[in-house]
Amino acid sequence: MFKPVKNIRTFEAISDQIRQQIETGALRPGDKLPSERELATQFGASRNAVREALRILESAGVLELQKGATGGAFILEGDGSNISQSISDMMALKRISLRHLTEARVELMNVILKLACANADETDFALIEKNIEKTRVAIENKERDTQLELNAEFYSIIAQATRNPIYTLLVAPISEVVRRFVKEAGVRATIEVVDTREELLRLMRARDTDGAIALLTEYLEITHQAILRRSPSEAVPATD
Amino acid sequence: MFKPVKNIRTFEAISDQIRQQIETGALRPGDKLPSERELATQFGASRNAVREALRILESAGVLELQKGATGGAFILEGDGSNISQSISDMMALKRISLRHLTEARVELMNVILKLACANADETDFALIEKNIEKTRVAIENKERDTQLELNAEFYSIIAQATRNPIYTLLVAPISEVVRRFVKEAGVRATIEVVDTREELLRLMRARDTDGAIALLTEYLEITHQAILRRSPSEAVPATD
DNA sequence: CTGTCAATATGGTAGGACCATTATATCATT
DNA sequence: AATGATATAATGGTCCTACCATATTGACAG
Repeated sequence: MFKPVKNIRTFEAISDQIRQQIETGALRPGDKLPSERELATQFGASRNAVREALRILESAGVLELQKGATGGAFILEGDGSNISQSISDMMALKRISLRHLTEARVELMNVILKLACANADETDFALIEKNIEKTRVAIENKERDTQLELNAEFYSIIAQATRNPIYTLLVAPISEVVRRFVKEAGVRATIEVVDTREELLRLMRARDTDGAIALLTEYLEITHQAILRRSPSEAVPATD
Repeated sequence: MFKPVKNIRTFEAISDQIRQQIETGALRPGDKLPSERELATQFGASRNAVREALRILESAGVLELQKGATGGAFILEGDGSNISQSISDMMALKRISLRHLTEARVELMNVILKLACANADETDFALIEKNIEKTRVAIENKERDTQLELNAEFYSIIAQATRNPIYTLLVAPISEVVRRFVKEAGVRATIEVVDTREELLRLMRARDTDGAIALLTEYLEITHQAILRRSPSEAVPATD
């Protein structure tokens, strides 16, 4: 048995070292790394290689790059928003169909609602209430982009009420893909959306898990049909 | 109301354009992009900027870079394995704990098992059977890496039986992260794993959804405890 | 037919130069 | 003394050129 010939690229070695420093706790959120030029000399590499390493970590949401005299690379808290981008990428590559999306969305929201009903407190409910109110205004003023933003936020708030950040990570990209479908199909939100969500909030406050699940499942199916009616071609993957 | 001053970086503009081509289907898995030098001229940017854009997409698992005369950037299928790196990053930054991971894993597998029990056919069962048999051999021969590979494959097969690629996408990174925990903690697989999986397969063949869910849930919890026993420090977030 | 070697195209690395931005220090004006 | 303009310096962002390592291809000698 032979070992694979080592052929690690320079920027990988650099990003790995930085990642390791974070794992061991030597680097913590808020810490600032030396400047690119300084790192280049420390690693004995070119500034180019250092930059590519930093670029990877930045796109991974591990750190943030700031310009200017007091700028540099700062370790972030990491809210996981980059994972959404990754999942979104994968969905784009898989050419996910709307049917697949709705199916997974329903199942995922069932789980989330169950946990949210169990763990949510008044703080979460207040956030949802506020979101619904802003959604009402956006719909009345026909501000579609704002409404789509609030839409994603709505599900995000519920996901956060589960007290498990992983669900927030999973919901975001799905909302993003749904948003694309909705936008492309030109589906307009009606004021009934607000009514449904108020009813959902009421059920959650009453800890009526089954009722909440039934309501949301029905609503998601209606959304699915609405998109399908407007652009049936988009909903079917070209190949499968 | 003023518009935000545009300050998009060059490499971001490039990676966004490439991402868009993938979303619209203009670029599909297997396609090859022009060379870095060629892209640089097409985008009217430096090769440096192009490289940073490609680096981002590579670390996101969207494409692969190959050296040599017939090398270049090839669009990948996207199996979601890169997402595990993101999750690992977030765990290193203490945003996600092993408890969160196991919890989500259990819920996710419950959904998947439900759908798999409903949709799986004999082809899927045969694949599972084959996987279990190879796992038995790997455990008997103490081939740990092989066994961990088969472990991830096991859950992947079940996910594919749902007939919804989204679940396959979500399972892969979670399996990968669990694999790292298992490896680091030095947890050894016993032959009982095989027994459990054979029992699970039997329940799935009998379409006993509830039974399958109960069995797997218990098994995943046992795995969680095993990891926790071996490396408790890794599993407990410092702050929460 | 076969193996060897040169040519070539590609990604990877290096180093230097300059620009745009940001914060700080300095100085002139009131 | 307070204020505002101005120079200064440090940093990330971009560009350019050159060269290296690798992998494929094709020509050529055996």
